[in-house]
Amino acid sequence: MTVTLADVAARAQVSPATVSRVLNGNYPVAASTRERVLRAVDELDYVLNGPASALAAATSDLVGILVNDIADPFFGIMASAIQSEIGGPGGRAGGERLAVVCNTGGSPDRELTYLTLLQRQRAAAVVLTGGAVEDPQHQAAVAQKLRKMTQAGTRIVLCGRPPADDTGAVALTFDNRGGGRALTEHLIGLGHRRLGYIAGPEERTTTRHRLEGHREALAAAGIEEEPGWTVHGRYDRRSGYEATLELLRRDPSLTAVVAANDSVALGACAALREAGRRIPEDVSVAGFDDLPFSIDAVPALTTVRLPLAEAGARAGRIAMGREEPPPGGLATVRGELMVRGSTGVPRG
Amino acid sequence: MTVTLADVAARAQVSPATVSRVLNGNYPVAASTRERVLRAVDELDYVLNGPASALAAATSDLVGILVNDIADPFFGIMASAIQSEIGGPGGRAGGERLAVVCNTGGSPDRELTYLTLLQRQRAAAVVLTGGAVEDPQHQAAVAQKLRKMTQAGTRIVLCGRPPADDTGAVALTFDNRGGGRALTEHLIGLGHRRLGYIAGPEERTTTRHRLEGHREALAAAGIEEEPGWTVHGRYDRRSGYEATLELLRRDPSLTAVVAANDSVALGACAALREAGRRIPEDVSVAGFDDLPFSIDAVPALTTVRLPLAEAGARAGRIAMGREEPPPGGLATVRGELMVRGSTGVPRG
DNA sequence: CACCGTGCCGTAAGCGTTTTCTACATGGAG
DNA sequence: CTCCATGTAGAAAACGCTTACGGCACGGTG
Repeated sequence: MTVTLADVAARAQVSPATVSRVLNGNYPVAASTRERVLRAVDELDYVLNGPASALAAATSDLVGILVNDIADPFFGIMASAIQSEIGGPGGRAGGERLAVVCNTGGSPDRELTYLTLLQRQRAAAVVLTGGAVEDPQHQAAVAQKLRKMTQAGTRIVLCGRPPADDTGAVALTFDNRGGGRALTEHLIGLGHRRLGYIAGPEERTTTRHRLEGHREALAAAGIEEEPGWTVHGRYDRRSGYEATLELLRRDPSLTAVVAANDSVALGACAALREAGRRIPEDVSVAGFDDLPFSIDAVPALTTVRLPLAEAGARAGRIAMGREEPPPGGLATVRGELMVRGSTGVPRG
Repeated sequence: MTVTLADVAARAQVSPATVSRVLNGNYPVAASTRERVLRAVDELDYVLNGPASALAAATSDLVGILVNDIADPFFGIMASAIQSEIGGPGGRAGGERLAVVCNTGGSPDRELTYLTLLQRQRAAAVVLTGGAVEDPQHQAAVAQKLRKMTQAGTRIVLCGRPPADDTGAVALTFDNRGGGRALTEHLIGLGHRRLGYIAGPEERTTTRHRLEGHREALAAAGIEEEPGWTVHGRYDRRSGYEATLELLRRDPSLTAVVAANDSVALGACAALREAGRRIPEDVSVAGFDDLPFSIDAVPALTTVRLPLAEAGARAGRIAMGREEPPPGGLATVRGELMVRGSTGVPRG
């Protein structure tokens, strides 16, 4: 039916072993023989049977990248960077590695399922991106799975995710707390005293860290947060829009709104504008991440730039064993405050 | 070393065959036996060896999704919809299917490589999204590969891509031409006579079709396009920014700029604003795709909404054999003109 | 009571590679 | 001229699963 290695061998008048060797290029083969084999491969246009190969070699060319939301450029940018480091030549069987991204949709169950699937496929490595869910039970399940996988020789790296202790996974985490703090300090420095905060989903580490940074800044400035100044939502613009309406209802005197990320900030801008508030004259708005579109907002968004592509590339290289993991298996990646037009001095 | 099916069988006091059967659930097994097996699986926490399974069964649980640019929400939204239809239970071995997205970066070579990799893995299906590259040689190579894969039983569906005749692939194409035409007709209807056009990369089908639609509208209105009114670029905002500057240099009297997509349109807006042109009073701007952020532009972008998620979901279902392919293996999906604030009546 | 269909389950033959071990030349050193 | 290192290639044993085939109980039918 389909052409196999044996067919190629027959045609090239060599043994299957030899064909395998030229394909894998990990064993000396005479140039003339190699050429004969290659020609046969071509003529029959043979394609290696991946599963068979993986079975025999006890490892595959698969590398997984887990993301929370593939439609969100935040993850897209990271995934793209990771993939470009991971893909390309260097796989087994003279081939490329198959770098694939899996969309968990932020669901812990799907995350675990994908991990199992990747484990089942004997993936060579997997990179997990984005914040983790804080449910202890789920975290334990993930940690256990990660431990199993690293023990089985799968390299695991966390990109933009808190470390998972004792699992053998190396982590590149974003300094969300520091970024959140810098943003709010900036606003306080401008003179704001009444700041609304639109947080992400309650159960995510990213959400908590950014919020904690915000509150640290408030505390440091001696500002007491009033109840109702913080609203939880999702990481999309729609959520930002709705949360802002709620914030306005709760306290119309807010002079600044800090958003969980740039998309949320955009939704906030839309809501504020509809409510007749000018930005930044009446209300300042700040985002997080500095995604490409945030510079096109009018006014351009003040935000914290996260080096998504750089971190992703580094994570990819570490996953491929092409770069040393950071000492202790943990590195913190800082963001950079980008001050733009959406924040300004409050009136009065 | 790692626990195998045989270990589970031993522990459950049954034969390997029985274990396989309860795992695959495709053969009657007594309830009591099944439970015993399941318990053993749990106690040993056994994970199936995917490659071995795929080898024996001559097919895998893998489903591939090819995208041109994973960092672009256009693809992210489609991929997300496809993946949510494809993933989930229904795979072999009582498990989920592994739906993975592969980022070609728009490179024909990488596209082919990924196809080969997926073929090698004996993928159950693959969905290709986004426009194709027009190079005849590359198209032939892709067509040949697709043909091979469909013959081998892999279901192939093209989503937002022109059909590939004679390959057995089913296609859901977007009516880019119609959308482009509608957009320009709208502008002409408003009174515009001097329209700049920022096209995508020259070699992509999507680019050509949108441009042809634009020109059809011009021709139908008896407007003769002047040389220099069309600039080619990439599908990102940076490119839109630069192309607009070029357009302005070539012909400052343009009253409208039609962009290849929304990101490009955003870049165009930025350039126009910097050049001191108001939108839409001085220059109207139109985009394409209606990505989420385009409604947040100020003014909101007039554009053509493509039902990305719907088309993706349908493609996913077809790939899974859960929905009948359209008659003739080809369906055209139309866009919808969304008139918003970025287009208006020209001055004078 | 004999017989056969039915429901479960075990046996064993693959599936297509990789890789260890062995074997055969060949050529240079002693 | 002998011997051994070296370079190259073949034989065959895994790798862990699926599944066709056969067999054994069991219970219902003739």
